Amino acid sequence: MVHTAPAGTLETAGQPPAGRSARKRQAIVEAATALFLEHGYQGTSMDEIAALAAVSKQTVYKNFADKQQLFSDIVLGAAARADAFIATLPGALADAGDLEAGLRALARQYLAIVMQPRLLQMRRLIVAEAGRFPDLARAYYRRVPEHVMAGLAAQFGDLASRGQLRIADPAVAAGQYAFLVLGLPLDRAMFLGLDHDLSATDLDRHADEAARAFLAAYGPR
Amino acid sequence: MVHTAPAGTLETAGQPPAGRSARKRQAIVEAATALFLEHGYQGTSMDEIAALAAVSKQTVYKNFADKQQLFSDIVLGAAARADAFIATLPGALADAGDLEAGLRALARQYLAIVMQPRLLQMRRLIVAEAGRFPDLARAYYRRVPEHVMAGLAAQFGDLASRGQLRIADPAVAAGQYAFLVLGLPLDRAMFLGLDHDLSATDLDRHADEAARAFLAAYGPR
Amino acid sequence: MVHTAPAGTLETAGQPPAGRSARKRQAIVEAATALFLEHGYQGTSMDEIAALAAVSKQTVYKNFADKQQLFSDIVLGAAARADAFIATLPGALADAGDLEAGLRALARQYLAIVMQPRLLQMRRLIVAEAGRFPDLARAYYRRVPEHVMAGLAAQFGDLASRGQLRIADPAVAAGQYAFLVLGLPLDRAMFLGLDHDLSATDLDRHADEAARAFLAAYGPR
Amino acid sequence: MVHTAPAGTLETAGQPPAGRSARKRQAIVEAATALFLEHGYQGTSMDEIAALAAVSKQTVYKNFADKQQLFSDIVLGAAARADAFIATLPGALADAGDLEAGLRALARQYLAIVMQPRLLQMRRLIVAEAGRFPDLARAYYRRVPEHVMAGLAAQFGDLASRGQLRIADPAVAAGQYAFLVLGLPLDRAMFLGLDHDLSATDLDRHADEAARAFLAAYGPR
DNA sequence: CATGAATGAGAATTCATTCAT
DNA sequence: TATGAATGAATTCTCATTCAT
Repeated sequence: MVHTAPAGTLETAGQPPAGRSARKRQAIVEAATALFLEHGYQGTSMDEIAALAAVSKQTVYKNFADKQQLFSDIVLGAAARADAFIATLPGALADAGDLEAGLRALARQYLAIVMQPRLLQMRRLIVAEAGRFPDLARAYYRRVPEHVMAGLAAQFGDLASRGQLRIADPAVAAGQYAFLVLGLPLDRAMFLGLDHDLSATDLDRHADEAARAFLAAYGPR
Repeated sequence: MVHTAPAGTLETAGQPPAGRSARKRQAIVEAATALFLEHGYQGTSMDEIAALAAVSKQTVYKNFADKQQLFSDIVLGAAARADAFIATLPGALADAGDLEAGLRALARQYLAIVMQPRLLQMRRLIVAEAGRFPDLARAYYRRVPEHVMAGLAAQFGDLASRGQLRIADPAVAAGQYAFLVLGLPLDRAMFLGLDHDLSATDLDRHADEAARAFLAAYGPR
Repeated sequence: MVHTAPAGTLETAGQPPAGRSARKRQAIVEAATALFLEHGYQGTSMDEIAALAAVSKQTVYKNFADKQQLFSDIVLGAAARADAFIATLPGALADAGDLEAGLRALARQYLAIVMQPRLLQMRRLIVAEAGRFPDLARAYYRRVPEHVMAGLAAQFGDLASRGQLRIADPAVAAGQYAFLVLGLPLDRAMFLGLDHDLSATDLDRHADEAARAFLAAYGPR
Repeated sequence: MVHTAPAGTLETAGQPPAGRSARKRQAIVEAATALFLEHGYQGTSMDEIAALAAVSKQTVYKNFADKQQLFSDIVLGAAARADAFIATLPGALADAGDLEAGLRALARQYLAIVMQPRLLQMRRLIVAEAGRFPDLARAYYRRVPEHVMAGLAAQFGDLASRGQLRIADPAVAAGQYAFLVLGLPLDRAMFLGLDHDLSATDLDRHADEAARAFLAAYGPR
């Protein structure tokens, strides 16, 4: 979604025409992202974006049809990047030796990723603007949280079929695992902001408790 | 400032202690609530509020110092009303015959309350504006979701001390129960809006699964 | 200009109809005066006046056709009261034993009167609104400062004709005396406000210097 | 923010360092000055200023953060320009042949400068708004009238040390001279406006009388 | 007669977007 | 192509004055 020059492009020294353009576009996206995350959609003006990106307003409008487009591009870009992060998740389960250690490692990593300030702010921003941009919110939800839970469900299905977990409906179990892990800290962060967040060790402890409860419910025996 | 009815007037007991003035104030609150919930804080203008309340802008400003005050009053009023709802919760556990039935009934009722459109929208509104009104968001969080979880923790502590649940930390268990029940539907609703909500039966099924998993993790044996 | 009940009126105990009315009118005048002096004409709203006077806005409008009328009445009332103060001035010259003591006493008293906070604020208010109320400013100027200078001129004329002062044009001498005495402190007060005013002893010293200079210019020999 | 003319452009030396942008800014200042002087701060709207400057409201706000800033800039600019005028004053005393002629010439010039409509209006404006902008009023007072009097005091101190004037405290004498000259006409103008001003010849006569009285009080013998 | 509400407008300020240079 | 200006409307809030109760 974010335009960067194709891999092999040689930028002619002085004034790369495509390269300069792309760099400006990138600057706009970064400036707008920072401002949207901090002040929300309505709280951010195109003037501020242009100023922070150090480009003229025309340049902004040359690159993005209007404010909504710019916002959409940013959110969808964030979704794409979040996808990448998320793709690394299932590894946690596989890498660990035993099941309990795996569920715990997964829980810790999952929580740590979701609680990153950038991702938290983005989630809050999207929720805040879900009334104005319902399609965008839906798209993000499908691509990010729902996608993760689908991945979890697949893993849990595997483990169930191998007899390691006593799970009837892997999708249900995945949802329960996810919110055992994320529910409370996420909710707190949405209401209380990033400042009142739990420390990394608190988060780890919380993840451990979630993994333990999940295993108690679905583990062997 | 608030006009109470003259001594001899018969007013139906509970409701707003109406007088002409109080009725107008009430109309303003209702109009503003509807608009804030639908279009957010910035998306709602004082003009629209006055128009929907069928009241002059002056009357709005006589009753509420400014837009922020009006918003605060509405949110805190909602918190107070939510508190009342919530006070009815613990009954569900006590009324039911056995533990499993109790946890299930509680889960269903809890979820049904939290998923009421009005409450959902209010939650979304507060989260959306938490950046602009951090104190308000904090106050709401303390008065409503945190308050419920404290109630749950108390109940679970009782049950644990009576040997009915094997719970080490009731606060942790309460959080896990709460988000097993609410987590997924709440998150869906925040992103997808009220239109894509699950049906009442879906919600009940979801609550049952949550209760079952909780019991599997913390129940006797 | 200020309506008070005629001297001999007996107020019937409970609810004097005329008396209550007059008292309210007086309250309005006092409230409005305080507010106009502090915040200026445009900076004062009829709402504030009514609130400070503890009467309804209707009562204000029943007593004064509009805001301009109210303002006029207040300023002209102040002019009348200032006149009274000023009438006491010539005595200072007559009472003193010798000429120098008389000029000095007069200077001190003159300056002390004019530098009263209330009078200063009124002067500033009138000057500030002279653009909006030119007739009012003119009327005040005629009735107060010009009136004093006329009185001084008369006195100086007497003294000149009795050979005590060598004055060709008493009007000119009166103006010079007045501004030797008042000019600097008045100008300071207009710009710097009441807080930066000179102390009473500073003012006395200033008055003495003015009297001395005047005598040096116009005294015998 | 201020656009300076590109390198090769010929701009008539002294004036505003014009570019397209600077010319607009200048137009805004001129329009605002005229309106503030005529109708006061509160009596002038930003709309009127933009209209009279033939500029969009946006342009006004791009150049001046808000109405107060615009007002401050204008007043401080006037103070700076008044300073320049004032610097020419001491010359009057030096250029004249004898002392009496010098004091008279100085008085005439001083009075003529201070009674310029522009300066008079500015003084009235500042006094009128001294309640709202106390710092601005103070700054103006320090930079303009107080500054002149300090210059006079210096001159009088010189003359005293050379035995030409019998002055104990030059600062006191300077204040007295200033208000002998300016006091009455200035006060009249503040109350009566520019229309009722004295003619140039009247002013000269008044200045002459002031110089004469001053010399009578402080001159040799 | 007095209180609250309404009116109708106007002020400062901001914004997204589009011309003109 | 990029910069400042313009547009035109919207928003919050305030005010003087007048009805209606």
